[in-house]
Amino acid sequence: MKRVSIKDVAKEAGVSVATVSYVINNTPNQSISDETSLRIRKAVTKLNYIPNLNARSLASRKTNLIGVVIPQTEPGKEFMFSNPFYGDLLSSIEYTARQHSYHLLLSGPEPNQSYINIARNRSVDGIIIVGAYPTKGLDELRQLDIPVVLVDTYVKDPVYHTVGIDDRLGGKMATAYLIEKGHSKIAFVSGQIEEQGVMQKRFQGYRDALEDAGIPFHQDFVYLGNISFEYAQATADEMLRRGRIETAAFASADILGMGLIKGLRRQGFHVPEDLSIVGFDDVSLAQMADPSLTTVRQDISAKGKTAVQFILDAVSGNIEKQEKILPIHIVERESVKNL
Amino acid sequence: MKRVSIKDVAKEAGVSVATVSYVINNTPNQSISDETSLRIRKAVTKLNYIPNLNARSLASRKTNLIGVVIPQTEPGKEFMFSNPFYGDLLSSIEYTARQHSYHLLLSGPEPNQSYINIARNRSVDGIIIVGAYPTKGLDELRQLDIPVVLVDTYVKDPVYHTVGIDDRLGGKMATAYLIEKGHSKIAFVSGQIEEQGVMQKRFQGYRDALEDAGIPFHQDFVYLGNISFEYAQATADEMLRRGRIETAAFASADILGMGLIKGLRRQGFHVPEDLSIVGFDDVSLAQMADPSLTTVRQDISAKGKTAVQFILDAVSGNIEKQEKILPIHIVERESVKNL
DNA sequence: TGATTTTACTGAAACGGTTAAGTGATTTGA
DNA sequence: TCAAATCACTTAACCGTTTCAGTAAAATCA
Repeated sequence: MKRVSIKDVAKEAGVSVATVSYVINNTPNQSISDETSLRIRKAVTKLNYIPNLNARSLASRKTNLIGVVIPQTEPGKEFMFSNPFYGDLLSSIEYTARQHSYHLLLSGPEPNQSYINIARNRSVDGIIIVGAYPTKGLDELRQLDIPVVLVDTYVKDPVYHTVGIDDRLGGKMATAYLIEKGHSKIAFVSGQIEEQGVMQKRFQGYRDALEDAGIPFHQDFVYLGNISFEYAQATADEMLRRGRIETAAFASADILGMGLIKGLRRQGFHVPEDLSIVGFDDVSLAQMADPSLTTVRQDISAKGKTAVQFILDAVSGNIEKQEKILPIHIVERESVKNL
Repeated sequence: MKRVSIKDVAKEAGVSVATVSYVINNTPNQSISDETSLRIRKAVTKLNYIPNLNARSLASRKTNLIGVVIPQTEPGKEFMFSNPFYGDLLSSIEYTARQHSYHLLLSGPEPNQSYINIARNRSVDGIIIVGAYPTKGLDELRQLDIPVVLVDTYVKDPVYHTVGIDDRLGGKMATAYLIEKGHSKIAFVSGQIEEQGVMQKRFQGYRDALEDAGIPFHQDFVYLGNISFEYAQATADEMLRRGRIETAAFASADILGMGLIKGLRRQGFHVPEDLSIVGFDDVSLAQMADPSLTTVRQDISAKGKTAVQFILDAVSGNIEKQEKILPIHIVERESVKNL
C-alpha cells in the first residue's frame, strides 16, 4: 500500500510540489490562482493526501510538539499520578496546548534523569519539566537552544522560564492558619525533602510560621516518607502509636491529607475532632475528601496554561526570560477545628 | 548556534556519515572496527551530537511514538481526568511504553473527532484510542496502515486490535452482588449512555441481573448525567429528595460512587447504612474513599500494558488481529451492607 | 508605449538522517 | 596458491517536505 505524498498530489493536479505545499499551508505572500488552488485541493481529497509530519518538521524545523516530563513520585512505581496534582496539571497543559494545535509528547523521567532524550534535536518545539531538582539533566538541556519551562522548580538560571508559586509562603500560610486556630503541636508530613524542592520550601514555611509564633520546633513532629496515600495512612498509624501528641498536621500535599484522614478513621479517630489537617495544592480530590480538605489553594489550571503560554511565546520569537509566581490562598473547608 | 549533525561527526572522526550512522545505531550485520567505533563515539561526545529524530523517522519510517487519545469525559471542560480511570490507565500506558523506549504523543479528542490528525502519515507508529464510539473518526484511520488498538470500545472490525473487559458481565456482577446482599431497589447511576459504549454494556448487565432475579426494572432508578463527582453528588441529593426509595446503587464508575457517598454524607446520611454502593473499575481512589468502595475490579495496569504490547507486536510485524478481554472480579470493601 | 511591478507559478537545494549496493583490502578454505 | 569469503568501509539514492531564488506572462504606471 503505497503512501501518497505531495508528489502524487502535484502530479494529479498538474503542478509542482512547491505549489502544492503553498496551498496546503496557505503560505502568506504567495499568490496562487483560485483555479489552481481548487484543483490542488480536489487532488488532495481525491488521493486522500495527508502530509508527513516528520518530513514537514525536518524541513521547517517546527514540530508542533511540546515535551512534558513528569517525575515519578515513587521511583520504580508505574503510577505516574500517585500525586493527583500531576494529573490535574497535565490536563491543563494538554488542554491549552491543544487549543493552539500543539500536541504533547509525554514522558516519565528517563532512567538517567536525562531530560535531553525527549528534547532531542528539534524533536519538540519546547519542553515543560515539572518538579525537577537541579541536576545535570537540566544542564544537558541547555546545549539545545529550545525553550524550556520549569514548573515548580527552584533553580536560578538565566535562561529557563519558570512558573511556580511561593511554596515557602504557602507552607507558612498553612501553618499560621493552624496556629491561629489555636494549635501549637503541629505535625509536618511530606515526602522526601529534596534540596531546593518544593517540599523543602513548604517545610521552611512551616518553620517560619512556628518561629513567628514563638513555638519551638520539634523534630518528632516531622514525618517524611513519600507523597502517597499509603504513606500518609501509615503516618496516621504512627501518630496514634506515639499517643496522639499533635493536634494538627500540615500535609504538604492534599493526597497526604486524605491519607491521614483515612488512616485515622480506620482506627476510629476523626478529622477534625482528633486532628486538624490542612493540605496543599487543592487538587480536585480535596473537595471529594470527607471531611473535605482545608488546603492551600493554587491555581493548577493557570499553572499549566502559563507554562504552555511561555513555550508558545518563546517559539514565536519572544526572547526574554519569563517568570511567573502564581498567587495562593487558603480555602477553608471542613478538616480544621478551633482548639 | 549551529546545530551539530551527523556530518559534523563524520568529519570530526574522519569517516563517512554512513559509518557514523552504523555506529550510533549499532546496526546489526555491519562490521566496524573497534578503533573506528571508538573514534566515532569520541567525536559524538566531543561535539555533543544528538540525532535529529525527525530526520531519523523520515528515513527509517519509524517514530518510536505511540499516539494516545483520551476522550473528554465532560465535553468542553479542560479536565481530562475527571474520571480518574483515565489517569490510571495513562500511567500504565506511559510506563509500559517507556520500558520499550517509546514515547507517548498525547491528545484529547480533536474537535472534529478526527483521530487521524494525531496519526498523520507516519507521525506515530501506532495509536491507542480509549473509549471511542463507532464514528467516522475511526473509519478515517483505516486509510492509514498503522496499527490501532481500541481500548474499551465495542466495535466489530476486522483490523483493529482491541482490549477491554466484559462490561456487561461486570454490570451484572455488581448488581447481582447487591441483590445477593438482599437489595432489590437498586439505582443505576452513570453518564450518558452512548450506543455501544461501555456504560451501555454495564447498564445491560444491570438489567440482566435484575431480570435473572425476577426483579422488575424501574426507569426511575436510573440516573444519567455525566461521569463526574459533581454529578454523583447531585444525584445523591435527588435520591434524597425523592424520599430514599432505593437501598442500593450501582455506580458505573468509582468516581460516581465517591460522589454518592459524599453527597449523602453532606445531608447527614451514611454509606452503607442508608445506601449500599458498588462502584466500577477499582481506580486507585476507590480504596481512599471513606467508606472504601466495594467495586468491580478490573486490572487497569494490565489494560494499559496490553494495549501497548499490541502496538509493539504489530510494529514488529505480527500481522494478525489481537483481542483481549481481561478478567474482572468484585472486591468487597466497606460500602455495601447486608439488608 | 516601454519600463516596472505584480502575479502565478517552477526548480532545486536544503533539512538530517538510513540503508542498499558497491569496493578495495585482508582472511580463509581447499 | 588462488578463488572465495569476509571485513571495514564508502557512495549515493532516498525519505517527504519547505522555501529561496528564479522566470515568463500579465497588469500597472508614467
